Amino acid sequence: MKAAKAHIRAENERLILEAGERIFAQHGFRGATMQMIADQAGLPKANLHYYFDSKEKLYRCVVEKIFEIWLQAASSFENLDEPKEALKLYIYEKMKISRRHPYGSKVWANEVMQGAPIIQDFLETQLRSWTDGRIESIQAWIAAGKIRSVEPRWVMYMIWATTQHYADFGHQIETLNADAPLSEAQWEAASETVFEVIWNGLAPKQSL
Amino acid sequence: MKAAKAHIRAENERLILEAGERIFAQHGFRGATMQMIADQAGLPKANLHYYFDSKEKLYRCVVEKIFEIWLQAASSFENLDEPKEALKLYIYEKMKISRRHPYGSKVWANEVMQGAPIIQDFLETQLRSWTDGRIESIQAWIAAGKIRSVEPRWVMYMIWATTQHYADFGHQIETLNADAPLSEAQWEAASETVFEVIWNGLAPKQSL
DNA sequence: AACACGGTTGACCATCTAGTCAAGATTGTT
DNA sequence: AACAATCTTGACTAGATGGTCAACCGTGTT
Repeated sequence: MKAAKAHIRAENERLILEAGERIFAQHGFRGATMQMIADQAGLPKANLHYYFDSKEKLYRCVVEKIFEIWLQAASSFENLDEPKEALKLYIYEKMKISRRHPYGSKVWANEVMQGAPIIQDFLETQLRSWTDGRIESIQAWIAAGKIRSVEPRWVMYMIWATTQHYADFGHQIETLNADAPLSEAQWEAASETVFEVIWNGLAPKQSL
Repeated sequence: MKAAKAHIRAENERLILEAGERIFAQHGFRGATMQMIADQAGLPKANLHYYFDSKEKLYRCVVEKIFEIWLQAASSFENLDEPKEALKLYIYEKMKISRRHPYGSKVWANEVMQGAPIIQDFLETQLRSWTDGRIESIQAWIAAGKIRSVEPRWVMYMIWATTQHYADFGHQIETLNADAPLSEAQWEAASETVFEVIWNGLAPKQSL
């Protein structure tokens, strides 16, 4: 019995989280109303409160879900020793996330811009340790002479910024693209340019 | 008489706009309340409605003010033929704006992330024409063999993204910096790294 | 001193919204 | 069929909030 109805719960929670992601991204935490999310999910408002105690709890679930996806891209980064390949995979992966989960990226950006009132603990634990790990990789590349000597932090931020920009500022990019979403080819070209510029920017100078 | 009290008007409008910038950045449009802005400005709420008809009008003024500052950085870009110098000035200028006007940048980011409900016309007219002008400059550099052949748009977006990231995600950056704001030296180093990576990424390959 | 005009302000209102609740509908199990 | 657990939902409440307004203040002009 318990198991028998679990799929209803799972399905409705999925619907609500998806709707929440969209609405929170488009209106911010306060701007989003439970009624909007309910309409988007196709459920009565009271039903939302059956599955999620409060608006804040729902919001937190949305943000945490995004955080997971976001950190997943790390794995593509982790298993490669050659910086060129590692960076290429990571950048392409993050561009793909910007394309597939634009709403999630916006919710994250919103949360951080407001000082991370809800997920500050995540920043201080998970994000911090993940970042420290990445920084060590980059330092190893520098020590091995595989890339120029640069402060790893600024490089991480460049990658995050450039890739997430395509989600967070997607509307601006569309407006400057004659109000059309980027085509498959444009996404590919943008990804390639981001990677190429960063890679050429980091690669050791050719000895002359 | 009219002139005699004009300074009161000017001063109060300044106070309110400054407070609005801060509060809108920290809470988003809906999250910000007129009461918060009033408290921040040190004025009673009713006074805000005396100077600005509505919350939306005030918000629009805040966003427009930011847009002006933002476009100003263009001038540093405009008067130089050599891409290295032009890009260096532009990037440093944008980093300085991120440092000096972090709230403004966040309000802009917020507005664009929500689909630019208030300033869509700005995007379609001023931003579009400004961008087209910049793209032509970059194409001229490419034609002259001064930088690699890249799609100018993606380069513009990289610059915007990397520089504005330091304002919009300042809180995340501070958290990853042991909860300390970036020091003077760190700002300088970050600016230099952003410029160096982008410039080396764009510079023509050394012929071997 | 009287006046007028811009500026100030507390009290008020209509509306919106998160959250509650109790009654009712579904559904799997026995 | 009877049951119990889960899910559904319209109606309601308390509090917050944008905006209004009418009375009031300050100051320069006559």
